[in-house]
Amino acid sequence: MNQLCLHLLNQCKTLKTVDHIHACLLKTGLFSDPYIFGKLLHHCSVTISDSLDYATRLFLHYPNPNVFMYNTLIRGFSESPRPQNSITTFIEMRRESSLFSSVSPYSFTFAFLLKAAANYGSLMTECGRVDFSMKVFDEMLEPNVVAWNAAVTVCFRGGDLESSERLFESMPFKDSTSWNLMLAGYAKAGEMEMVRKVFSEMEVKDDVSWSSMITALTQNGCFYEVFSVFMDLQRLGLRPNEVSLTGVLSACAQAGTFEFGRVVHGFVEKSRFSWIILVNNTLIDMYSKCGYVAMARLVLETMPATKNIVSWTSMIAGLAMHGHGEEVIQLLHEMEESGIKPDRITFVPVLYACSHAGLIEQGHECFSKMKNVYNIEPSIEHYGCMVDLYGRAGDVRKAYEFICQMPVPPNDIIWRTLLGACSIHGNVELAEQVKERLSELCLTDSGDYVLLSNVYAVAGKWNNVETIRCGEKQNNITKEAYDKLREIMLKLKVEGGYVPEVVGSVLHHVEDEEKEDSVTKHNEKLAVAFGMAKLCKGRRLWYEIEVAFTLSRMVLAHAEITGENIEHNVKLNERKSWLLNSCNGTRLLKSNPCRNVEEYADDILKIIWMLEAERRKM
DNA sequence: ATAGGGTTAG
Repeated sequence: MNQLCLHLLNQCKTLKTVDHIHACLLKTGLFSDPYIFGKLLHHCSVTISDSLDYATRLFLHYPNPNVFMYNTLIRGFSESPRPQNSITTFIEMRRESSLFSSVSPYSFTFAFLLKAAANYGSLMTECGRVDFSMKVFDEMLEPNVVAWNAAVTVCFRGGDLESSERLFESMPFKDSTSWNLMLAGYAKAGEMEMVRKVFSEMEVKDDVSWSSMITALTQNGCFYEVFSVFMDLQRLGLRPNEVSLTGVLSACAQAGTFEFGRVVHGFVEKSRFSWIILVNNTLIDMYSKCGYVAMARLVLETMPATKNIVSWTSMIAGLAMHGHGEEVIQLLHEMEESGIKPDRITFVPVLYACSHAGLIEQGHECFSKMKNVYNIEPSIEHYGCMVDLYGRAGDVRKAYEFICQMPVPPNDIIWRTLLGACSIHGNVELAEQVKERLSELCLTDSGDYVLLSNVYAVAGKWNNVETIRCGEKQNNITKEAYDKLREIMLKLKVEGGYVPEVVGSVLHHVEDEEKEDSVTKHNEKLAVAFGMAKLCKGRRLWYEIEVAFTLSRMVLAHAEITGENIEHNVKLNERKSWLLNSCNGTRLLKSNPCRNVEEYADDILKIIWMLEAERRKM
């Protein structure tokens, strides 16, 4: 009878059927059996959704609930909208449990309380969370390894690295989880030397260890190490799990190593992982960022897993970064029709696409739809897109007014967007104002000088251009890149008759080489130049690998030149994939599967040229 | 007797 009831209970998927079993248990008298009741309570508070109230009522009517029952309810509350109830239940439990046996009930309780504290969010500060959790931990008589691990996690989450280390050292016993969470903790803190140390000192590496290591390296930008660890894993005959695959694909996306990503995709296709949504979503992102937006689309359309908001948003972002504005709008509609509501993240690439494709009306519509239909409060990024929308369309005044009425204070990115618009449309007066605002924020970078000098160049104010150029700080790396750039430009001019044109109207005024020089210093060109200067000459490599490596170098080179953070790198990454995917560019690179670096470099130059031509059209 | 801690995309 016991077994039958338990079996039936396990089959229950809704509150209604559970109620049926409840009645059955009452009739047979099994209801008072603590084991059976515990199972019933667990089912209502953990397994079935929306039945926590029911579980609470059951609990309140049960005389002398045992530790398991308390823990079960605490767990139920920890993942409910009111995690505070976990704490109050715990306080209740502690009052009662003093009567209980010597067995510490807290080893299980602790983990649930930790979850409750973590889900407390805005109601409890980070500090309060740590204090509370550690108080509970200290109360435990003989914490087991799980409790120790949870305590270490608490310290890491509170940002207290030293306490984590201290706890880890004083643990009477460590299991692989203990090591894994140290690795992840160091990774989150950016302590890569410690991450490597922990990984090498681990005696037993389970699949979480491997995937944590891969994730750690990916999150800290050590992409080539990701690939080598991934290959080590396979060399040892181990199977990667979905987290490792996601990490590797994310590294491919960020480093632009399409070649590696494609191999991983092949593996995914032939495995059970193609049913995992996480992996599919990362594939979409990888293909988009590597410039293969059609491949990304193919993944979206053929994935066996059910598409979620991330799948749609990744695809929209992919289309957006390649300038396919109309398709972005269309995909947004498809997404809405499929019953998935776009969120604040979705609208960033949507608005970005509108501004870049010049879809003024649609951009406007989307912005108000976001606010009025979906009740999403615009963030600084959304506002930034709108500034770009007006600015790019030539209405720099409107963009400026828009900034002034924003409910959030404008940051450097907003001002730089406007400065960019001024440089396209040649508004010297406003550009100088904006430059002033940037200086007030103390966030100017070398790119701002380039933009401002472009504004002057557009207006034909060559003396100002010169002043800025001289004031610009140049280190050895930038100098190296500038030298190479000069060489490239010369080559383009001599061999291709290329005249650098940044903006339409300037060109009439471009007369001598010096002036030309000052309007051609765009970051991505500098990065390409730097990457090429560093290329080992005369090597013969398969063209796609070469493309990938060079483009990755561009990202690194860009970071080295400007000392900028990863956000800028990602932006460069987007531009780079756009460059690669530009129809002519792709055809050019694919026309000759094998060539030496010198020839290949020529093609890069041609692509820069085409990129420039695209710019002119905008 | 029942459960718990560690890696996870846009």
